Amino acid sequence: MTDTKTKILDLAESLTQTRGFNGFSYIDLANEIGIKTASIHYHFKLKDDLAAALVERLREQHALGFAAMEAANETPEGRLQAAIDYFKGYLAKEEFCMCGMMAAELQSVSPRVASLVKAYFRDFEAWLYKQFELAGRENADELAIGFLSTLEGSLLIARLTGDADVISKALKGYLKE
Amino acid sequence: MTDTKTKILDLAESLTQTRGFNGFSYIDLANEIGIKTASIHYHFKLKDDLAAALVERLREQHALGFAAMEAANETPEGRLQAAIDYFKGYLAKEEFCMCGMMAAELQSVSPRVASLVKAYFRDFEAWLYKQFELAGRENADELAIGFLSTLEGSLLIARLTGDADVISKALKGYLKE
DNA sequence: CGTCTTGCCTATTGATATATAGATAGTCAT
DNA sequence: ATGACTATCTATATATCAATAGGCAAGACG
Repeated sequence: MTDTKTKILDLAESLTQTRGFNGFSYIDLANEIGIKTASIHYHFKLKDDLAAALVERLREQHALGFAAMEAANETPEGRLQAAIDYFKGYLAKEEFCMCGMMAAELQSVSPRVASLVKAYFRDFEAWLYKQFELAGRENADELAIGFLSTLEGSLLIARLTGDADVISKALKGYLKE
Repeated sequence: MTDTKTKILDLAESLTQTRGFNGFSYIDLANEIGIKTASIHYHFKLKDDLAAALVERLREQHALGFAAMEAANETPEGRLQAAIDYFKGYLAKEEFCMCGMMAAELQSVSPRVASLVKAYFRDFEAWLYKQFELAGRENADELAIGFLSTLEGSLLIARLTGDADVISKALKGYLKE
């Protein structure tokens, strides 16, 4: 059995990905998990604390995920494809990228959370840059920022239209030189 | 003087672009405009009616905007650049694309609004496809979906980091063959 | 044993949300 | 100028929000 705190984080993450961080309440979490809202306040005193914990946890998971993608794939191209497949996993659950969502809702989150979200994207971009460098591609800088932008944007549109091919089509140019 | 209904739409649009559609209330609108919340209910009985009106209005504005971009620019490349500049206008006001925002918050909007947002992106993609076709580019299909995805994603990240160059860098590959 | 901590509970607060009802003043057409 | 419509108001209903206070049981640890 996963503990209550993890259940709260898991559900809050999923709801942020589908409705946005302002699109759910402690009552939604409590009802679904089968506890009371006050119990959520025990674990996360303020809703902002929950937001910060969500982004921090995802950053840690990504740091592990990046290392795992490098271990599991010989080539940079294979690793980039693994990142694409990871985002397609969101699509399968009709979820957007959680940090992309918070980036969209930027002016409604605290400065503290905003800076954590920035750090998430900084990490992601740095990892992509490294892969394009390893692949010997020129302008790894532009390729990394383009790949990241297209990944976020194509997930947004693919989820809206329900068409998984959108992601592959939008990113095709980045995988073959 | 702009009428009250237009003031409501203008402010609601801007707030949706910065905080998300769930990130503001009728009270925010009323206080800023200097009316009472009940007056907003007179114009838009349900908040969902406001959402629908926002998307419908933006779609109409875009239809006019697309025609204007074609009239003002000889080449398809010039028109695509005009579309990029249009999105950079959002960035200057620290706003995201309103329909991109609603697409992110997808599961919290009504089916009616979701289908209007889909129509917005269908229109946009069709116009981009036409420009890539006119430019004689192969795979206009993939270019249109890639361009649109990258436009949305790069605006999201540029606004987060405050770096306007992100948009230019991410889209560079689409303007030169 | 007894004290402290953890994790959850019941109960409630104060603020805020969307939405409705009913009144009022101004506008406009016939 | 009578009647219908527009636009706004006050007031209130109803619901929900995040957040707090205080208590209780189970286990950890001296």
